[in-house]
Amino acid sequence: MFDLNTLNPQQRQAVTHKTGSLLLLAGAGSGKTRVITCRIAHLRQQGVPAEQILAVTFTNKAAREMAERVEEMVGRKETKGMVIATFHSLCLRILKVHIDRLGFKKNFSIYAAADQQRLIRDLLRDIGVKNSSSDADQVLWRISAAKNHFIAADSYQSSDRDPLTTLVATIYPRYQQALKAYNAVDFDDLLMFTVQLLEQHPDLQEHYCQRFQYQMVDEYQDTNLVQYRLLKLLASGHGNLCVVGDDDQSIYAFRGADVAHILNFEHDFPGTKVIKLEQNYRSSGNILTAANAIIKNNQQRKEKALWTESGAGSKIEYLLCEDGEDEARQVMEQIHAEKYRGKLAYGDFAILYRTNSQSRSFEEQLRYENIPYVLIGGQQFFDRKEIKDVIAYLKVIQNPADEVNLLRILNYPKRGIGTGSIDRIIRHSADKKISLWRVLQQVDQVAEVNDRTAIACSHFVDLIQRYQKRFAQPLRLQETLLEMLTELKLAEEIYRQEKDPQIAQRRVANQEELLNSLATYLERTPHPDLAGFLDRISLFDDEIAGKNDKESKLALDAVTLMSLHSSKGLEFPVVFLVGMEEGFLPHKKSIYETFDIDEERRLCYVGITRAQQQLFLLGTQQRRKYGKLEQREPSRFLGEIPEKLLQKSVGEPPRKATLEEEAASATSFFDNIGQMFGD
DNA sequence: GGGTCACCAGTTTTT
DNA sequence: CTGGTGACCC
Repeated sequence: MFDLNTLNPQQRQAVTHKTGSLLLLAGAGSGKTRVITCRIAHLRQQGVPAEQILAVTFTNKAAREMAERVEEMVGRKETKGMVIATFHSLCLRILKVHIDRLGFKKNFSIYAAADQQRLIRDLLRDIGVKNSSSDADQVLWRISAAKNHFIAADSYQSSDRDPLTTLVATIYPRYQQALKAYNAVDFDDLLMFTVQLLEQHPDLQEHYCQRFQYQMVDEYQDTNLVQYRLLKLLASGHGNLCVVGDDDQSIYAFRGADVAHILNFEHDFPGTKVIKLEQNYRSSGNILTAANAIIKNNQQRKEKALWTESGAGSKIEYLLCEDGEDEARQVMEQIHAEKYRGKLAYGDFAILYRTNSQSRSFEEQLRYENIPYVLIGGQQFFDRKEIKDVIAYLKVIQNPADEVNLLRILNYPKRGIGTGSIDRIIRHSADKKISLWRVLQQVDQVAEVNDRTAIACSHFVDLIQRYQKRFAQPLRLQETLLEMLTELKLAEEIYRQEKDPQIAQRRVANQEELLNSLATYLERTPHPDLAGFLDRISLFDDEIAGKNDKESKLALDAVTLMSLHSSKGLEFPVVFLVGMEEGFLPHKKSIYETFDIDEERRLCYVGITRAQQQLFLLGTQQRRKYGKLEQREPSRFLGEIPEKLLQKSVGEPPRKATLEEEAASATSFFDNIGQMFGD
């Protein structure tokens, strides 16, 4: 239950909007999630059946939170049949039912970055490209960009000017063919294929339009062309589409997101009602004034200004540090001081940076000071080799056509199928146009493979088939996984390979963690099966991923470290926005290559608006980069903040510098500040 | 099959 | 300076 009277007038208007298109321009911290969840609850109370409601988000976390909050409001029973999902999981649901219409089998696999990379690398090697590792990433990147722009493999144009484009034009079609042969799709395919499916099959489009009479989309400013087309397809007819977003927080252009979608929404959906949420419930006045001052320098935007009923609060502190190490030390000092002064916990602090590599100096310092911290991003649980190995087994058991993973495990752990034999098997498979799995099943017919290897292969086939049967029993999933790990002797293999016993132990523990993930999955899934578990893993459901398991999250009081991108949607009492320097924010590439300073400004805006009570901006005068000392300039965005909001201070002068150098650097600093603020 | 060495590249990345 | 990779050699 909820009370409409606890909402402000704009929020109330949005919540009670029933039919037709609605554009909700929701500034940072304006209670956007609350409005969406209340609107869903309200629709239910108005008698809209749960199964007619669809809410789409970008992250699992957002979807989960939304679902939880709706459940709290209307009760679990009332949400049955409602779909609150990410774009990717929505598309996966649709494809699970209809993908046969696109020529795939229903047990298809989802290829994540590692699988894609391996496949691309193999394809590059096939056409004789040497240094395939770095090229693979670039090719993959371009294929992803093409898919986000809805460019299919056969219509990708090669170019005389750019060799990479030519390479992509060659690889992209082969890549799609391989995926199809392996009965696999990648992330971008999930979306692109769903759009194709609905476009080519009007009966399906009709079906889903009817099914989802009331649709809501969060973070609409981040939609790419494919997502946009999907939404248009789903909303056609009734047009009951409510999109929520903030053009000022559009920070995923590099992933194909296009702010134009939110800017043109009123035009795309005539008769759209527009509501702006500008009252901010998160940050103190000075922080909002600074954020507004910065963002108004962007030209292409919907005019809006955040305001708050709370007071001005503390000034924003700008700390100019000597170097990277000094920057980290200053943050520690402030954490100690603020923690004491404000009775805060470690969990109330966040350190935000532009690039993940910036986290290191802070991690070192936090460890040195024994301050607990969590690093968001970076190496993911499922990226670890020992985890990928187990998942490769599960994927092959689910879909033996998946050759990337089949090759990964064929001789791991070692079972006497050497690289030479594998080459011969692959060649045979290619020559005779028989799938690898089939070749392995009838390996005795391959003359080039000796008897001992043939026996090893048939043992392998037998192993996979045995586990296919065992994993088909949903009630025994956990036991079966444990049995498999034991039978494969993966732990022994790890201890044998890894010299450091402590590291080996941790890697084995990671594999055991996968069992916990499976347990979590079993607990919260009505009809669990192996395919479902793999899907959840593939879609990065971090609840299943185990690293966010509830106990550790609640028990751990820790400073958060993350990139500005990952910080969107979150809030912290105290925020340190570090690396406020030209080259980091705005990033060098945006200055010299993409020329999109506005996007960097939005990124800066996102960072600033994460802070509730206190905001620290930090930058350095010099920084070690790739081993070389570099002079740094303060970020241009600092100059866009009204000076009266800022409290500036300079860190320690260089310890080894002479007095003259000290004097010189101090003078130049004040000169710089003077110029920046036009004194 | 495993270990060492030289070479290269280094923005963000919700899924 | 780092981490990751491929080539090469035993």
